Amino acid sequence: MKTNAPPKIPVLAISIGTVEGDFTALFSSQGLVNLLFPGEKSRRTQPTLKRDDVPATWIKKTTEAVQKVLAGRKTAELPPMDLSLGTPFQKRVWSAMQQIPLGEASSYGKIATALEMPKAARAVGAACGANPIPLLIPCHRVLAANGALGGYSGGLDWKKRLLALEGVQTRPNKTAKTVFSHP
DNA sequence: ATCGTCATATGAA
DNA sequence: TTCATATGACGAT
Repeated sequence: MKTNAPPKIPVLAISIGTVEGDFTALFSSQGLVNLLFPGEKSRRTQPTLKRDDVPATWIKKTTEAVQKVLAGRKTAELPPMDLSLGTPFQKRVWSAMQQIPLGEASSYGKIATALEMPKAARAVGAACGANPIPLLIPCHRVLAANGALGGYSGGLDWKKRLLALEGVQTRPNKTAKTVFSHP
């Protein structure tokens, strides 16, 4: 066979209201599949699940987690996340990102090194861009090696704002190095 | 300091 | 296989 068909999976779309606008959470029967910024639209999913197919606790945990991140506070408990659409490598990167503490920033190269693939910084960046659950999987805490913002699927404005919320200072100039907020 | 170029891993077409 | 990436290191200017 040449290619696999587009892996459209059945989901339920839930709107999550926040002070920053309405996010959209997509749940499969296995957990949270995708989190979309206000105004973003999903693809690769099929809205065929019913409300009864998704436990209310998942929605509650997701809502609380999103709102805590937007408030710059630690997330208490995350909902189950369905990352089955990711490749093994992507799952490892996403897992590593979840270990970055609030208030700190890592880099694509550091994560690559943590995965024992010191040359795979660029691949890590690509995996970050494929992160289906921003905020809860804190890809915004990953900067370039020189402290530059790098990129962000939801837009650099979001990345900058999220980091500021967590007390991570970034310089407007590209020549700057990463600065941490901690004393 | 800024720019161009190359090396390198992964994934989609 | 070819092309595109949310990189990083190096050398020339």
